[in-house]
Amino acid sequence: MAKEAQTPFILLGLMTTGCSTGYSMKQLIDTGLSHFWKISYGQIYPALKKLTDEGLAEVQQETQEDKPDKKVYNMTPKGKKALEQWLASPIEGGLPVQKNEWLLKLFFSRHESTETAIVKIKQYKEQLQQRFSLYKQIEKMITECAVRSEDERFWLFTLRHGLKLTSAALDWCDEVIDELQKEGE
Amino acid sequence: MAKEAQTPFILLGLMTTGCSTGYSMKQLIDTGLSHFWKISYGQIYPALKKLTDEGLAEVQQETQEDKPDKKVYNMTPKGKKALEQWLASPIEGGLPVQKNEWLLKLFFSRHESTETAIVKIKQYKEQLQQRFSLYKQIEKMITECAVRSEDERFWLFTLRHGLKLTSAALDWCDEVIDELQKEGE
DNA sequence: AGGGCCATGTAATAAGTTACATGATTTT
DNA sequence: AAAATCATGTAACTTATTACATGGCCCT
Repeated sequence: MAKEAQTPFILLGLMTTGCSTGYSMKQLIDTGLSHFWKISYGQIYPALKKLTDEGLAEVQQETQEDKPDKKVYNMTPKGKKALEQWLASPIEGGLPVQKNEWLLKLFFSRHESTETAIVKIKQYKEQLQQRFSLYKQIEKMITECAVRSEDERFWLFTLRHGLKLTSAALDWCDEVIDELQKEGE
Repeated sequence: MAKEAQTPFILLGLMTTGCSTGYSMKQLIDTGLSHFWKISYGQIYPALKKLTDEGLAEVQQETQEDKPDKKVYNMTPKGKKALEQWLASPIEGGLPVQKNEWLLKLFFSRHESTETAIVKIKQYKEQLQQRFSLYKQIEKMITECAVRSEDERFWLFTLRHGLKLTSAALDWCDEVIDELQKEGE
């Protein structure tokens, strides 16, 4: 059985949040959904076209005076049904595996010096710190800016997931750096 | 710039741990590296062939009496060099993004009932618990079974990363279930 | 004049999954 | 006799990344 593609449903879902162009959908995914999703234009634009062809969404060309024209997408009743069906459908395939190049290299670290390993973990930590403050910023944006309150709750829930895991990873970095440095003495 | 493929280096790395056939490499990745990597035979066998063609590994057919024949791969000096270079090379592209279908659906949960959302998070929690105990088992295997001690340290480090993050996700589940249930009263 | 943001799209390539194909041996 | 494990491999397909292409507006 082929796993169902999720891209179209994300786009449908975003249409219900007042996000209506391919460009702004990418922007929202890169911020509000960045802790659990990513996407490229190469996926978005063909998917939007397909949704329209299948009658799950409608397009309207909108002329803007100060900015380039844009295509505004809206969900049709058929699209709404599809979204709800997708939400209700069970999640197959178990938990996702996060491929992590830092851990991969640490796994084989006996082929390098302890110092090099420590440097790498410190770099990893830095990246995690950046991510953490980014998430904090996004949290602020969601609570302060224009997000409809029905959505807000759930957006904050998922974001907290990201914050918690990042925080746990940061703890791990400190522990491991500590243990590796102790050895050197 | 195209991102460097990592599959060949994992396979080279595994050759240094006494793991020498495509079949056993897949097994090891599915256990010892499962918290940060996954792979299919469709990637492994072609990659092993390519490594041999490029002179980074050598093959020997080995006849077994009780089991089917197998191909034993060993790293060449050239392969060793490549592995070390890969280890020393900087990690580009920032942190990985873990696509998470559970969070994705929770993100759009205002289109379903609170009860349904709670059920989904409970399912997620169950999966995480299973994962947690699996990691605990693997930890036992690493400490008790035949892993060379130079490798053992680093394998346990990475595994603890998995345990920590899973544990953090479990905490998150409890918190969110709690908050959603409070609302219902 | 140059950089950055807004905006849409395609084509080539890479990466990864799944199903298929084969076949021996061991355990239940 | 069937199921599980050991063992290797390929072909078709899906998914995703990257680079390319275009072009206007705004700000400095």
